[in-house]
Amino acid sequence: MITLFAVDAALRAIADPSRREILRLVRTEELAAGEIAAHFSVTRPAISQHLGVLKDAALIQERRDGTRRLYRARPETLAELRTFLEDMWDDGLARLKHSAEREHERNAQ
Amino acid sequence: MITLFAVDAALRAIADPSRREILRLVRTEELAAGEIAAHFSVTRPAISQHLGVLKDAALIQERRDGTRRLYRARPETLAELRTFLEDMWDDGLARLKHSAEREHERNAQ
DNA sequence: TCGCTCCGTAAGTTGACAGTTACGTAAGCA
DNA sequence: TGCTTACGTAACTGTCAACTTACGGAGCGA
Repeated sequence: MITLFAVDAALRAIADPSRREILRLVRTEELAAGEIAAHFSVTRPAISQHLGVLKDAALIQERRDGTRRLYRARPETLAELRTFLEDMWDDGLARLKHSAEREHERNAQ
Repeated sequence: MITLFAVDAALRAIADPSRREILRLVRTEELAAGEIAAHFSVTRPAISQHLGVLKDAALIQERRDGTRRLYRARPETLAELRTFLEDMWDDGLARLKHSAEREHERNAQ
């Protein structure tokens, strides 16, 4: 179960376009801070701060390798975020309706 | 297809807890601006500004009834937001699977 | 140890944003 | 017409967040 605090942090983190782009970059491969910064026009410290925000929101995790710090995404957290948005939006009836439609789609072959 | 601008506006709108609460309030029932403001401790103009942000992000829609302005949620936009997050997160294989299902849905009519 | 690379942190500036009070406007009614 | 209700908008203030430059520290090879 995700806490409300964590949802708030994750949503605020995702609200920034640069941080969304960072997430996209480290989604499939682990990248060093410098490699990530190279994709952006802003300075390296700025990216470092973005990485800190993403890490605090548990959207990425850090691993050290010599002088480098490698980052990769944590899919669990965004999955929890999606669940939160669904729970915020769907009430019991709508969720039933939603599942029913999905079922219908599958049967419509 | 949702534009990148709209996604950005919607994500920034949802990043605020008060606006998320407003969305929750008008999710199932249409409410007047004053009724919405009554649920909060901040002043009515503050809520009016939040309503403006949500309206610009297409997350709610407004209807006038005499001197009152009634608001209700637009589920389509949050649905598109969820799709965007899924597309941002899913790897190539999952995205392929997703597109295939969409294609299938269109053909299934 | 010296020097280089890779990176985070400190400090300061600027702009955006949430909140306030004060005011304006449209609708309905006596 | 005048009064009231139900709003939005303007103007201002304080706070926060996204940058910048400058600096410091950890790791590694010569």
